[in-house]
Amino acid sequence: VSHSSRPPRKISDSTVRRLSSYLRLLQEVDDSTADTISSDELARRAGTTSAQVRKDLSFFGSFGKRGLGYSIPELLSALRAILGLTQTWNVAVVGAGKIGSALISYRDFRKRGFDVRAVFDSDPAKVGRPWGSRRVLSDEHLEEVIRKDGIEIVILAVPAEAAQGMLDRLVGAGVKAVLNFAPVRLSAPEAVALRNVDMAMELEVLSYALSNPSE
Amino acid sequence: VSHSSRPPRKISDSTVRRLSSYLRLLQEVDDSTADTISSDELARRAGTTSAQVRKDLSFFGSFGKRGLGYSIPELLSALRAILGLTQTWNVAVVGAGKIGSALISYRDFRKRGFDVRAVFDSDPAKVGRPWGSRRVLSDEHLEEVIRKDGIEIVILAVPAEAAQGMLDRLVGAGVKAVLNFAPVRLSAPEAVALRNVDMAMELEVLSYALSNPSE
DNA sequence: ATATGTGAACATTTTCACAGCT
DNA sequence: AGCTGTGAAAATGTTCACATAT
Repeated sequence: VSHSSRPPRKISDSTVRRLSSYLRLLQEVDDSTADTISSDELARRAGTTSAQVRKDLSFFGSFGKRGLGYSIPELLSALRAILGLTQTWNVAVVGAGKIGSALISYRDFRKRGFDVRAVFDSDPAKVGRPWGSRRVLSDEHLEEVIRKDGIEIVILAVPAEAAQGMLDRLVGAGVKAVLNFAPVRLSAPEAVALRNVDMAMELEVLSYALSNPSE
Repeated sequence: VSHSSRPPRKISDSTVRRLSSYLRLLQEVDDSTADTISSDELARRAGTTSAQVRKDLSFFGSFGKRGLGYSIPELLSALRAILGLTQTWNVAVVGAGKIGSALISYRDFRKRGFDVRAVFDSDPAKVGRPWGSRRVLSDEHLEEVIRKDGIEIVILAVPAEAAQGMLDRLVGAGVKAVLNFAPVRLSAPEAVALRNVDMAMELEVLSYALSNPSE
């Protein structure tokens, strides 16, 4: 009995991240081996505890069968529904520098339901450059293309100085979700989902760990 | 009166990340404007609260002056000491694909005390390729170069299937800190600091947010 | 007057432990 | 017997509020 993806309270970030990792793990499971998986097994693979797995899922419904575990296909589709992955999302990359260019062709994105449909840059030297069967667009056309192509998520990979200005334009154009790679704190309206990937910060956390062993 | 960087208890990940963000913000502050900064001002810029700033710092010592705030140069050097950034760390990038290549020349790394000294790949087509004044090395020489160059931190940017095998080699060669970009859960001994950057997961968190507005 | 440092209160997240299905 | 779903307990993280110092 599974009441698929009921509207929940307020779900923590860490829960959502774990749900994403459960989904990835299940997609990798050799489904010829078993049709079903226990919270214990899933926890082992995800590096967490079985109670955590069950609690995370319980916020959204009852997807398992007592005494048996979770049907892998059912859990897969439940997780996809929860995470909003029953649709393909239209993505644009803004900034065709080193990192932006690397992300454009990141195969994992498409594989997991994110379709990069446009790439923008403000540098005339980069505008017109081919990628796949398309070309890098001038950011003059940002608002227009975002509307025309129905861009829902933007990967922001511009220099730190340009990031806030560009974010403001994106918000103005109606973008509701941004993944920012620039090492600055950005501000956006409440209604806009904004996440940051800060690689220098990650290295600094490693530096801290190296400097303070065994803690 | 500042008892610089006393050895602390167990510091949470979020505290370390905030300390890193305080450091970055202070480095950007125009120090001609003011010599001193309050927890309130720092919090405003970091997107947190003044109590949080003071608590984070208090785990390591007393760096401020009551009634005045924190001396910017003193707080800068305290944060650098806490985060282990008084030294330059020797970094290697393993995997010279799109993402690895983008990271090699990420200017922020060097600016913040991380020196990329070697790049490895297992693909003969990539080995020998120039980057800066150096060349991509074959991973045959991994262990040897790691020891010779004193590599302390590795940025792992190989395909998911190769990541665990490569991590095992890195650990064998004595590497104690790894930043993993492959979308797999890796396992390493306790003593090894391992962090993951999973861009598809970040997009899935955005997908969740888009699908569940205003929560 | 102003702003830190911190114990205590509060909030959130994780773990425990067990009743309830299959 | 086996494994889920979930309240209750424990642990962890954040905010309050104020004594303390300049």
